[in-house]
Amino acid sequence: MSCLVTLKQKGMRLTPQRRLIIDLIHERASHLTAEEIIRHVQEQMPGINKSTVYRTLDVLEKSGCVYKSELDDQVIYHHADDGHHHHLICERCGRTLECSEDVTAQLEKDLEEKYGFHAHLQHLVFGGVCRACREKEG
Amino acid sequence: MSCLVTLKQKGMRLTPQRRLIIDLIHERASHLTAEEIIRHVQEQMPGINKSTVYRTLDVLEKSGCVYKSELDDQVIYHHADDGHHHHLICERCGRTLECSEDVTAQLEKDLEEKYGFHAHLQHLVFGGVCRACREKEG
DNA sequence: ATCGGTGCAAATGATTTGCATAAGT
DNA sequence: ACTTATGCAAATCATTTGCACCGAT
Repeated sequence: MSCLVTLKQKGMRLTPQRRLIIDLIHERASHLTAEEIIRHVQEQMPGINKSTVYRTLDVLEKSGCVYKSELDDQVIYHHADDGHHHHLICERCGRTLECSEDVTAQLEKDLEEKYGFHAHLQHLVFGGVCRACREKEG
Repeated sequence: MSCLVTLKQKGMRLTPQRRLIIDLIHERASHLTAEEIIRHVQEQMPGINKSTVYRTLDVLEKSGCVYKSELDDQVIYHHADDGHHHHLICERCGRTLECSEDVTAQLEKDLEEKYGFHAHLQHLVFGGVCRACREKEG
């Protein structure tokens, strides 16, 4: 929850709306879409406006408190507290797995050595099929 | 250019509009955005409509002739002729490097072994900074 | 008291869709 | 001829913006 500090340091204000959005993102282990955030947040605070949510997500992303990623045409948000990691989204059941950033260490090194490319590999999102679904459906 | 065959096999028609779009995508080593495709194609054939371009790209993607990927909020298209590979997009100069799919072999294996996740790692797009830009600007 | 934040409503902009017509097979 | 593709215009839909007011510091 270091974002509260981060925001203050930058002279930004901690409004009830922002608290709510920050809390929601933190209590979710997995990611959320903007739409989901808007819906959940409006349940808690009926008057809250979409624009406020979008603006807050933007602020949080820009201050590094939240990651914004995308897979296919989905844009998703996730808190950035526990350092870098990646997401695995199952294309069959839609469930999400978090995975350690270690898995891309070799890739990062290879891109550097073979292509001279310094890749930014934080919070990637990979599509695929999870174990459970493969066991079920082959 | 196997897409011509692929289309016919599926009973789809080979119109001048489609030829033009297919040609354009093939003559580009790097990727193109929908907007770029629309612009270039309209230079060659002034009457051609956006919808036609979007519909064609969709058809080509669904028949596996073209890859659609995204980085940040950009959606990009690339022909699929020479098998799988990935893209490296430099966040400073905007240039694109293609890279072999080998670089993700280990990642694929790790995701499988450590997480039981069968990832689909075709034509990924990674952001970062290319060698030239790093030499220039540190 | 300031200056950043919010709500509202309207604007944007890329992509999609319905439909009548055109054209590939 | 038959059926898919195209052009056009309108619809969608998520996200953004301008502005007057509100409220955290």
